[in-house]
Amino acid sequence: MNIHSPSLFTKLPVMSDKKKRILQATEKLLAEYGFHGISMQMVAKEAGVATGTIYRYFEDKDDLLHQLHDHILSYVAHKISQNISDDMPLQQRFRTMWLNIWNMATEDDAPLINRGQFENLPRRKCHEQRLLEKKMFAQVDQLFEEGKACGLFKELDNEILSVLSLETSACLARKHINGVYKVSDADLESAIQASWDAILQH
Amino acid sequence: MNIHSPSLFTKLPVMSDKKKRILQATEKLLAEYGFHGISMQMVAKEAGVATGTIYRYFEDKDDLLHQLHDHILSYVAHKISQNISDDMPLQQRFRTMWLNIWNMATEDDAPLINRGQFENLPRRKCHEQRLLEKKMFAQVDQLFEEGKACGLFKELDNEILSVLSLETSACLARKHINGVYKVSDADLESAIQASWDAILQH
Amino acid sequence: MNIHSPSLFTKLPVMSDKKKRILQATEKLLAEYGFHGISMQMVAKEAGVATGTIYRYFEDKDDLLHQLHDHILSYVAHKISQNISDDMPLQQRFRTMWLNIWNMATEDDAPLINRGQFENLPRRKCHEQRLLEKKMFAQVDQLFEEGKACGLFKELDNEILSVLSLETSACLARKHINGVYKVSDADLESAIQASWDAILQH
Amino acid sequence: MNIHSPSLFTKLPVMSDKKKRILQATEKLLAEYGFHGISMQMVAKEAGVATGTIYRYFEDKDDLLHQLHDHILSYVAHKISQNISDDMPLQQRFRTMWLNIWNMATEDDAPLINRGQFENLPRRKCHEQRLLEKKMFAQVDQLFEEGKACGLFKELDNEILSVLSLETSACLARKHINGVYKVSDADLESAIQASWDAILQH
DNA sequence: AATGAATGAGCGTTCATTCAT
DNA sequence: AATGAATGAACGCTCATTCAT
Repeated sequence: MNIHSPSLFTKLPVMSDKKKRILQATEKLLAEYGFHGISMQMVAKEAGVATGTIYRYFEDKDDLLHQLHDHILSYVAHKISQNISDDMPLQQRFRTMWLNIWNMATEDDAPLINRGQFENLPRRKCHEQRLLEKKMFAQVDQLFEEGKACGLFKELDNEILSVLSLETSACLARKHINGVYKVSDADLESAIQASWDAILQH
Repeated sequence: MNIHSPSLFTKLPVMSDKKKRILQATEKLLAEYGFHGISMQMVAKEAGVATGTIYRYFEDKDDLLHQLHDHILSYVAHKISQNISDDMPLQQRFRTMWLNIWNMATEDDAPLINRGQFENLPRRKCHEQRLLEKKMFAQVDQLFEEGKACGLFKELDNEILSVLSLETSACLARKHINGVYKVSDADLESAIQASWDAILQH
Repeated sequence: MNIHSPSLFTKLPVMSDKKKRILQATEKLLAEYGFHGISMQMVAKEAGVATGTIYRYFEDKDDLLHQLHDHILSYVAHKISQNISDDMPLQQRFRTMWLNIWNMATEDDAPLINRGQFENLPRRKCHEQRLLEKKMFAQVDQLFEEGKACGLFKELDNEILSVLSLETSACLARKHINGVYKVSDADLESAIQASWDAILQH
Repeated sequence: MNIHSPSLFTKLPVMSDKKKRILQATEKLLAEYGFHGISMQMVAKEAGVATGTIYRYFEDKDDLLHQLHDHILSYVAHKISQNISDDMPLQQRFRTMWLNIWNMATEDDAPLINRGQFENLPRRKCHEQRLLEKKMFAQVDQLFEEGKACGLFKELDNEILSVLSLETSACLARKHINGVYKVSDADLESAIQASWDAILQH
């Protein structure tokens, strides 16, 4: 199998230009002003459309935020799977994913996730949503399945393995960004190793 | 040293009845409707006081949320340190703390923490705040320090050790409560062991 | 030079219908309830628009009152200069202005000035504002300058001459309207003569 | 007859200490923060009494302001009549009154009048109020009556004479204080003379 | 399809007034 | 008589949503 391609984004070209601009504007404003600080008027202005136009593409504000959540989620899934191929050794794949998460949360081009605003976005609770997420993070699932199959990983559900190892990356990045605690490069390596230790069969 | 006593709450009896009711109402509503869904009028109604009364005890909405944050934080610190004494073996202390977090997040009397709304409460960024938090989680720090001193734990900052091991408990509990993934008793034991593995010197 | 034309009002036709209605409503309510008795809701209701609509045309309540002040000021300047031409004898010009003020304050279509609420409207203190006022009352200034030039009037600053002679008209009108004292036609003639005496070189 | 004595204030000693403190506090705050900026709570705090206490002495806020109006009015009447005795020549009496008004409005000890806040105080419109005012300004009336009796002044009602001559002092002082126009000492003398000219039989 | 003026319910907050103590 | 905590209506203002164009 090859390096993961952004197939999740194939729906994007179908998306009208205006709709994309609205979503991007929302993301930018959310990162800049936080959840409280944005209004539909602001989004419209930033996107360069009329207020009413937003309602052609989104049912209401909640829907806009829902769709932004999905939009970002697919971006995240894409980013996590970057530079991963099936023939890489398990630990290297793990390390790459861990750093993908760290970099994404730490870099400037994903300002929303940095600020912890993403978690606050209203999520649809429905079943399809869960299935979608499952599909998006197929690469992660595959990693865990393979690790368990060869007796390397603990025999736990992927959800739990994910919390034990990868969630740590996001959690640490959040603290790093918030300024709560500055993580050095050496810290980073140790944290990756420790996350690996957590899921390893000892 | 003895079992941790709820000394952090000695200020609570001094707190006026009304103020406590307002804080509790806010917590409940926050859990129910989330950060963006509550208004001062709702809080007042839920607390059974007049709108203006809130402003007798809190400067403004931000102050109310700040104080709620502090209030919950001290509750959390208290809960985490429950049933911990210095002469318990390290692993037992760790296990107890891990479960303290799990139970707290899982039980009904701490509805806010369950929903992950707590993290998003506005925090005061000042230095004193950080010191206070440090003091509150003294038991956690002591555990990590002792573990490192006897060569049992990895030589990492307590903040990182905390993310690697205890944060896992909260994260898992959140998913459990949200219905994202149901954690069985066996899962729980495995997760505790895995969290322990994460910080252990291998 | 010809009779003063209402050139100051050329901007009015440009003004949106809603904005004009809001200003008129504000003026009416100000006259009826005074400065402290009006709310934005009342203005909206009186103007027949929604509350939010006011904020489309005015930044905030202060801005509304400022603009009303300017609006009325230009109306006053216009009214004062009515039926004045440069070739009229000085005393006739004075008499006309004096009566212009009296009539304006006494008639029904300028309810605000009647009640002395106008003076208390918040004013912008900036320099441009002062220049604007100067320009608006050019006719008044010209009268005083000519009077001084030909040795008829006392050698005093126009501001003082204005207080001594024309302010009297406004002051008397205010008392007349307030019912404090009813001014007869004979009184009026005497008052005009006395105002004239005040600035005359004796 | 002797120098005017503060007979109008004989009711003051009867006034309770608390009531006086409340009135003084109100005056001070009115001068400092203007009409908009004071609340009953502020008045109570400034006066050093409980909020509820105000309502023992004043029916409501309107009543407090009414009574303050009366209080200040009697102060003004007292000030105007200062240093006036019946045997002084008319013009000297006039000049003294004119300057009494000017000084009062210009000095620091009557901060309220300076700011034009006094005029805005709600006034009772009733007949008794008018009689009271009449009585308070007896000295002014007497001046005008004597002037008319000896053929010196124009045969006009005292109200009109007052507007023509003394009101000028207040009006000028207002502009002086507001910074609209700075009045020099020479201006002052000229203005007094002009005010005198206004009411004089020519 | 797109606009943006208009809407009005609802926000956070204030404050004149009351009343149990 | 005096207190001050409590009240809740009303404030200035915002903003998600609608609809005539």
